[in-house]
Amino acid sequence: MAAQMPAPESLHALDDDIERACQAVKGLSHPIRLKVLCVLGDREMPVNDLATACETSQSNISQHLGILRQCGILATRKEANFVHYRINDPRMIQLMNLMREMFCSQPH
Amino acid sequence: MAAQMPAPESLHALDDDIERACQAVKGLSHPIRLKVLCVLGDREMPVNDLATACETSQSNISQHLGILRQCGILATRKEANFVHYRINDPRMIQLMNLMREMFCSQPH
DNA sequence: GCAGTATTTGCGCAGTTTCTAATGTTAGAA
DNA sequence: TTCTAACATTAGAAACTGCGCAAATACTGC
Repeated sequence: MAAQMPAPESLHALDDDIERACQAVKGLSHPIRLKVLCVLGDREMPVNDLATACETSQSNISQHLGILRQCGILATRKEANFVHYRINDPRMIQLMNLMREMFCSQPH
Repeated sequence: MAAQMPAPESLHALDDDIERACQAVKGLSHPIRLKVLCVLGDREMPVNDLATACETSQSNISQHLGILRQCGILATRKEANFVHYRINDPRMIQLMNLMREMFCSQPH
């Protein structure tokens, strides 16, 4: 009986996991950042293209990209003086596809 | 060619979708609410059990449950004077499983 | 009516997020 | 070297809003 109880450490580990997940979710909780991930999909894009797609300023998109990078959601690749952004984890792409199914009224 | 361009309305629809998705994501962005969904999984539970599991007061959990219900994430079933909460959309359970894979260090 | 359960509301506080504007940095072209 | 384009960073002020507590209100079964 008691042997089946999870050890206290694993419970705390769970809370840590939740905290980390919460940080990632907060990273997603802005329309522009959500749109960035939608627009990106499995492609990669330079900053200016993302700014245009999201209809915002370069400084603004750069800040949002910074947040997504800090969360570990986005990765970058430099090429000349362009920085290309892409979604880091394939599971995050899966997650976005799932959200697309859940919230997009029309197929995209 | 021009016929393949999406109609302007559909672009606005996309932004509306993103806005709705953003609301849902904001609904998830609190450790307690995330934990509620983790604890629930595909089961259902009365309010008091959730309060205990999340180590918070009954009034507090009720407010968080209210938020999750408003987002359309949770549904309720009344039985006597208990209210049982469950995750509404099976795809949300999928999404939680995906997040578990992404953020949980140990299997649960 | 009473006891147990759940929801709602008001409040106050803090804390955060967000955007703009200005400046800094880096790389390539001329 | 100098200029320009691409991107990052900083600062600062406004706005937002989310959070938890406590009290009042509803609902249910006995």
